[in-house]
Amino acid sequence: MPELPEVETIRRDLVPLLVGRGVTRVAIHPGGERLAVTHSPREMEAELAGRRVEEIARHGKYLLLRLDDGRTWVVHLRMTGSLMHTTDEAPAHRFERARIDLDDGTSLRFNDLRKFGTWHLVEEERDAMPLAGPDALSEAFSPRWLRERLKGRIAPVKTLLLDQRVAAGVGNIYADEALWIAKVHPATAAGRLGAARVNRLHAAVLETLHDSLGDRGSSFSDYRDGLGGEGLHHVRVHVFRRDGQPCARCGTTIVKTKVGGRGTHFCPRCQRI
DNA sequence: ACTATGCCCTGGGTGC
DNA sequence: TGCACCCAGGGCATAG
Repeated sequence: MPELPEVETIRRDLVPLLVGRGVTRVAIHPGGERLAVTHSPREMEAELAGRRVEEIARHGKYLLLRLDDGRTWVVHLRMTGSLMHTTDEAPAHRFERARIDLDDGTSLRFNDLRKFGTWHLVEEERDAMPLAGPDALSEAFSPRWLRERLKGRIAPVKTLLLDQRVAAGVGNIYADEALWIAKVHPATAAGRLGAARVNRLHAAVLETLHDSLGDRGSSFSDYRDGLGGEGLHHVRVHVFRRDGQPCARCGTTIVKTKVGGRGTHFCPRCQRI
């Protein structure tokens, strides 16, 4: 499940391999029909062929490939998608849904077990991610912004951390990690948190995202970087999928519950409502 | 305006 | 060994 650190790692991997390169051919395979949101599969293939990638940016979990015709190819990997650079001849992965051939004889493969991934080809990037709030690593995601978004809300604080309008790029792994770092119970009604605790939570979000980025992300299951490699951060997490194991701070057994319908891991001693 | 639920999709794990 | 069932969850649509 690629979240901000994973998508940013892919972006950094792909920049030197893709920027300035031309797309010679795109093939969306049978079974990948739902991938192209803004166009039919055949239209998407035709529109992308012949374009040149000028820049690769990111907003939250969206990859933004800016093209030479002024449009942006917006890629979202959802839970199981990956985008990896390889040679032209490399055999297709079991779950390859599309391939993009480049003008230097290399190719990009879009693999996606569960077929939730999306491609938009748009003039205006906002149209592909209309609900996205500030990127969690941008200045716009400030302590004040977070305080304003949580103020008066009775929803669990974790639910709001996962809301991309609040902090684009935070997903289930880093929401749990940030809450542990800040010593906040995930089910706390968001509006009941005082300014000091929200500020602490804001700092914890940045800390966990930067930590993971330094490890090239977490590979709990399907995540692979832009070259097909795994991240390293999953062995360094504090709570995510560590239920039954001791808390690194106090030794209490980490528990797993559901908050807002999502699997949630926390330390019942360090994180109290 | 906010909150809760369901949908999409398929492999892996569990229990009988 | 085989089979039915549940779980994983990002983003969006819909209902309350």
